[in-house]
Amino acid sequence: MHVILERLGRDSVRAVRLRGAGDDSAVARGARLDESIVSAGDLPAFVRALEAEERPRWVWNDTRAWYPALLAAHVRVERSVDLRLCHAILRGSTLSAGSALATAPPGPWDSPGASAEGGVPRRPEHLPLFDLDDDRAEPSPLAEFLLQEEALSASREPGRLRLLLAAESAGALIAAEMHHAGLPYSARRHDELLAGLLGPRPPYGLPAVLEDLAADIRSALDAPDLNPDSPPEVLRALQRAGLVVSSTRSWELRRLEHPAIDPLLRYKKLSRLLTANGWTWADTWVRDGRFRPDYVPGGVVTGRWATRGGGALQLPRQVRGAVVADPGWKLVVADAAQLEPRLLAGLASDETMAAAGRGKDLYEGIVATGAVEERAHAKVAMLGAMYGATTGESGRLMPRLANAFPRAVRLVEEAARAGERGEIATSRLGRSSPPPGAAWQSAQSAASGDGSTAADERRARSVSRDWGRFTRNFVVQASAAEWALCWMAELRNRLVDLAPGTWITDAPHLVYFLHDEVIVHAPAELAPAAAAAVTESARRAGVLLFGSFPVEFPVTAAVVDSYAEAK
DNA sequence: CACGGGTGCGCG
DNA sequence: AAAGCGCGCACCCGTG
Repeated sequence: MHVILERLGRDSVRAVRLRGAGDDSAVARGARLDESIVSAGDLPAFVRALEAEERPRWVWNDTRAWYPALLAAHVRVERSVDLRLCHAILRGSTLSAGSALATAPPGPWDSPGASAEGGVPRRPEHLPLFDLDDDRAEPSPLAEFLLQEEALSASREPGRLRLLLAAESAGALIAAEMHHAGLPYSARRHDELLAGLLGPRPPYGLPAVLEDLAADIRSALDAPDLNPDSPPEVLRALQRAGLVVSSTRSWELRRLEHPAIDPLLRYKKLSRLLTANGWTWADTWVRDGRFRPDYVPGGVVTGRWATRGGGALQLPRQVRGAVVADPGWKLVVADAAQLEPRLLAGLASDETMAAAGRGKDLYEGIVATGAVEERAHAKVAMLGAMYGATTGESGRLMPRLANAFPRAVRLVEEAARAGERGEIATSRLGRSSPPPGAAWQSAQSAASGDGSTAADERRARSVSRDWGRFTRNFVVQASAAEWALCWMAELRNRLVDLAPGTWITDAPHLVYFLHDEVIVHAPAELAPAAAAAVTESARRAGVLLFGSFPVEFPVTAAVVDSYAEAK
C-alpha cells in the first residue's frame, strides 16, 4: 500500500491511501482507496499507527521536508518514495526516455529549489514540518506519483528502475536518520589530537606550531613579511631563492631541495587541518558528542551523496581518532574492498575478472593471472582503465589489462567513445549521465563549421575526450553508488531486526556513509551480529544488481572503539 | 564590501 | 599538465 502525503495550507495534511503494490495496475489507474485529513500536530501519531498496521510506502515530495520532524517525534518509517529524487532519475534515464514525465517541459519538480543542488538550508537543526513562509502552490504529489508509475510501467527495464528508485528513496531516509542519530564524536579527543599536532588552542591568532613553522619558512627564504598562506607570495619567494618551480602544490615542492621546503610542507599540512577541521569546525559541527553533517542524497551527478556544510565526506585521517563509540557500545567500521573494479566485472559480465576477485583481494587476483607483476600495478592499471588514463605508468599498464580482461576494458572504452560522440551513459539500474553542455556543443560546431582552424579542431577533440572520460567513469561510479545504496538499505532493515521494538538510537544503527564505507554504532553485545549483517547485506546488494552472475563483494567489517583503529 | 574565479588539498 | 573520475571547503586576490 502507498500513502501519499500532501500538505494543505498551514496546519493540515491530506493522506491518500492507494491499495496495490508498486507494479499493480490499480495504482497506475489511480484507484483511490480513501483519504484522510490530519492536522500537522497529529501527523506523527497517524504515521506511527499506520506504520505499525500496514507498513505502507510513504510517498512525499521531499524526505527532508517530512522525515526530520517525524524522527524528532520518534516515528520511524520503513519505506518511502521521495518524489523529488525519483523524478530527477526518471527525467534523465534512457530507460524511461519516451514517457510523459520525461518529455514534458520543465515543471515545478525540475525547479532549482526542487533539485538536489539547491534549496538546502545550510544548517537545518530542526526543519519545521512545513515551511510556513512558502505560499507557492505545491505541485500535486499524487499526480506526480501516477506519472512516475506510468513511466515505470512503460520502461524497458521496469525492475531495474524500480529498484533504483526504492534504493534512492531509502537513501534519503537513511540520510535523515543518520543526521538524527549523529556520528559519535568526542570534542575532547578532537581537541587532544589538535593540541598534539598544532599546540594548544590559542585565544587568538595561529597556534604555536604553525607560528614557529611560519618563522622558519620566512627565515629560510629571507622573506620577513612572507604570508605562507598566499601561494603567489610563496611562489615568488621560492623563485627568488633560485628554485625552479611553477606552483606551490605539495607534490611539486616535495621534489625540491631547500631548507624552506620541509617547514613549508609541514605548514601547509597543518594549516589545512586547522582551517578545515580545527577547533572552529568542531565548535560549529559537534554538539553533545555528535557530529551532524547535512548529507545530500543524490547530490552528485553519478548518484553519490554530497554533503553541504561540515565536510562530512572529507573527514581527514588525522582526526578519525575522535570518532569514538559511546561507553558500552562499539563501532562497526566496514569498507567494500575494490568496489569499483568488482562492479566493472559485473557490468561487463567479465567472468575472468570476477574469478580473479573470488575469495581474495581482486588486485592480488589480477597479479595471479600474470597480467601484471605486482598489486600496486594492478591497482593503478585498473584506476587508469576506469578514469581514462592515457599516459604515465597507468597508461602504460592499461594494454596488459585489456589483454587479460577484454570484456571489462571494452565496456569502459565503449562508454568513453559514446561520451566523445556526445551520447549518454547509463548505469546498471538506470541512472543516466547528463547530456554534454553548451561548451561541448559550441566546441564541436566551431570545429565542424566553415573556416574552422586547427586550433578549433584540437579544442573540439580535447573537449570531446574530456567528456568521454566522464562517461567512462560515470557507468562505474554511478553503478557503484547504486550498489552502495542497496547495501545500506538492506543493512538498515537487518539492523532494525537485531533489536526489535527499540528506537533507532537504542538499536544498532548507521551513523556514517562514505561512498564505499559505512559505520554502524551498536551496543557492544550486538556488534558481532551487526558486523555479520554488514557482510550479508553486501552479498545481497551484489545479487540485486547482478543476479546470479558470480561476482563477489567482500567487505571488511572491524568492531572497534575508534574509527582510527579500523584499517 | 560582496562576489566569484583560481588555487590547493581533504575524501572516495 | 601529476596521469585520470567525482566531490566540498577555505583561503587569496582581482573585480565591480
